[in-house]
Amino acid sequence: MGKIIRNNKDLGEAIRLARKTMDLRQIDVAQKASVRQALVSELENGATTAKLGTVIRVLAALDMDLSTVPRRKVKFDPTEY
Amino acid sequence: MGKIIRNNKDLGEAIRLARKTMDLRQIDVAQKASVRQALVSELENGATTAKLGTVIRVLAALDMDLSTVPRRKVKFDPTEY
DNA sequence: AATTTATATACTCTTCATCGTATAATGTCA
DNA sequence: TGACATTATACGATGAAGAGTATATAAATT
Repeated sequence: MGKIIRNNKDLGEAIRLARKTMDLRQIDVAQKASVRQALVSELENGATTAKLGTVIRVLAALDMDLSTVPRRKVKFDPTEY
Repeated sequence: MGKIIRNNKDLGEAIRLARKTMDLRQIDVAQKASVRQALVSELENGATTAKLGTVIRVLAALDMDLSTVPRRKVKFDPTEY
């Protein structure tokens, strides 16, 4: 389903992918989220560690939510089968 | 599954619930996440808008991850049936 | 009730995210 | 190639997050 976010790089990838998928420009996302185009660029390139509120607003502009999920250390646990 | 985080209050609830479930004190979580006990308190009470990095570290201390999820505006869509 | 333990609040200081703005770099297309 | 659109980078200013530390409540235990 969603993408696990453990660092700025993960976040940047998620944002860029969603934006491209929706065929939007950085300026479009920026305006929707009330931030600068420059900031969207920085976020996508993992160049800044954003504030939670900012992340939430940018993701919302891309029709995404942030969610907590139980941590999974392994991708596949054979004992489950 | 996880809990949608759209504001500080959502985050605070998620953190406190997870901490109680694991039977930990704020100081325990704080040390694991390398933050002050005071900050954990503030987060749980939604009294501060944290930085993403901080949120990730605190959630990790509680065996949780942050994830992006497609936004669902409605809980139940009758046209799906 | 008194003592210990846990949580909440307070205050100054430092660091850093974001702004506004401008411009450089890169990409796109006629 | 040239014009236009998009993205990346720069820089000073500002505001807010988090630290350290201390203390005030509140909760629990004896």
